[in-house]
Amino acid sequence: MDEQQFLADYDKHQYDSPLLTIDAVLFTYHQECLKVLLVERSNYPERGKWGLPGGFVDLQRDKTLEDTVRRKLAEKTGVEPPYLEQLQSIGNTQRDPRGWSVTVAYTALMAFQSCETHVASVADVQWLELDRVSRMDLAFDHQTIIGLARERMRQKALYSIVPAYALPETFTLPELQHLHEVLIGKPLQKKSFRRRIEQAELLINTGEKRSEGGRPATLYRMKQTSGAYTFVRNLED
Amino acid sequence: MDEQQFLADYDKHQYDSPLLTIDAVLFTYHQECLKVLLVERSNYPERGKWGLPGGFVDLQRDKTLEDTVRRKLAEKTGVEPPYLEQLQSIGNTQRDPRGWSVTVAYTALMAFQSCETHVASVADVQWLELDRVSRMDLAFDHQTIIGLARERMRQKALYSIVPAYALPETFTLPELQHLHEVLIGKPLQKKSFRRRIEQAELLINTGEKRSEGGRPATLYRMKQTSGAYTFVRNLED
DNA sequence: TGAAATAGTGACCTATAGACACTTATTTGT
DNA sequence: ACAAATAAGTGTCTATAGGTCACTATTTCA
Repeated sequence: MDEQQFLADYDKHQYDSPLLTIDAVLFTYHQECLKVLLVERSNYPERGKWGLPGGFVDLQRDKTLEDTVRRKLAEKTGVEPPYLEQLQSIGNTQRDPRGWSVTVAYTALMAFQSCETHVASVADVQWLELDRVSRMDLAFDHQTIIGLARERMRQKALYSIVPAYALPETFTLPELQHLHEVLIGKPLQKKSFRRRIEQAELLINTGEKRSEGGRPATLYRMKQTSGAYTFVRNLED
Repeated sequence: MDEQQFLADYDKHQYDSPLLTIDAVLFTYHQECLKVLLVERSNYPERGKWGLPGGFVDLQRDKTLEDTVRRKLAEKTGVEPPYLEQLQSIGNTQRDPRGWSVTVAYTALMAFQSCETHVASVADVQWLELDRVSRMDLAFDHQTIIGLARERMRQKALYSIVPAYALPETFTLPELQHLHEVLIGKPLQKKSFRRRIEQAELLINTGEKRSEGGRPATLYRMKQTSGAYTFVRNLED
């Protein structure tokens, strides 16, 4: 095959490619419960249904897939999330009524407060409680994707402190523990939890305290050592 | 936006999508070393270089991304691999000279023997020793992808017996241990290794033995309990 | 037949996580 | 002002998993 032939085939191939999108499952923790950011679809297909923030790669503006996700999330929340991780790609003929379609799904975490006003100002974007979401009829296979993201975060809660990215900049250990308990779905031993956190050496004692009707809890901040957020095992996890 | 408008936009979007491919890092273990299946590219771009098996989704034949990978691997090896796992998607403007391009990469494992004759009969397909491969100039970012796949397998070797899929149907524990040692890059304690294997209860003693100039080793077979291949922690890992 | 080679086990030691009672520091109620 | 309630944080015992290494077992080969 010569170069000319290749170029002809290349155009053909590109035209026959599956539809490619990205989707993001953005979690946060607010008022003792896990929430996920959803968008009411204004376009066909699935118009009117709620779905994950996401969309097409902008070939001019985006240099990487992560750029696309960050751009899409910034459009909806006003800021870029402090934690972003690729989850999985899903591609088949069934997930989209238009036929063959591939999505690269991401999981992201951010503090509720850091986008509260922006989200409140936009009508079609909302934080929804995860338990309620699981009973909703979402667009495409977004329910499945949220399930995958949740399971991934459950694993993170067992062996890392990644979930802390869903909290505000400073937070207490009882707060973080409760978030982990919500993710894992069962109570944790206070002592064991704190031992793990301590050994990981990823939190900094801010010196400040916060009281809630009992002994005040110490406020911590994450040591931002680019990516060293897992305890024992890395892998993505 | 009405449905007609959408359809117009849809075509536009599809045309402007990044080029989408799949790639597979297929490992095996033969003669005490790790090997990876590579293909000599017969087409532009990167014609003449060696690269990972993979290619475009066939919108007619494939129903899922996994179908695409299985089809591509079967074309090169004659059989479908017993272990296949999605690794990661990589998409940016740099990885392909043609511009924006996305690949969904998979990791696969299979026994050397199960495709030995097929591979030997095809000129442009070859098992190459991993250490040699790392010094080769491969097509696109395939060197990076192989690195990611290798690291993933290293993690698997620490906490699972997934690497056993790179061995023939029956194998001995010393054999499996050596494979794990090659993946991890350092020797393992015989006793600890065997304890883990035993506790996992994923291997069946075939009753047969195989001798190699000493006490004969027991031959084992994998219990194929769809996906229950990890020890303690699941998730990918 | 005994030495070398390889497979497999016994037994002790250490590190880590679970369990849970205890101490500490604050708020609330009288 | 002081006791009770409430929530944070610690001390310590126990269970379990994994590291270490010497020992036993079964084969081949000279």
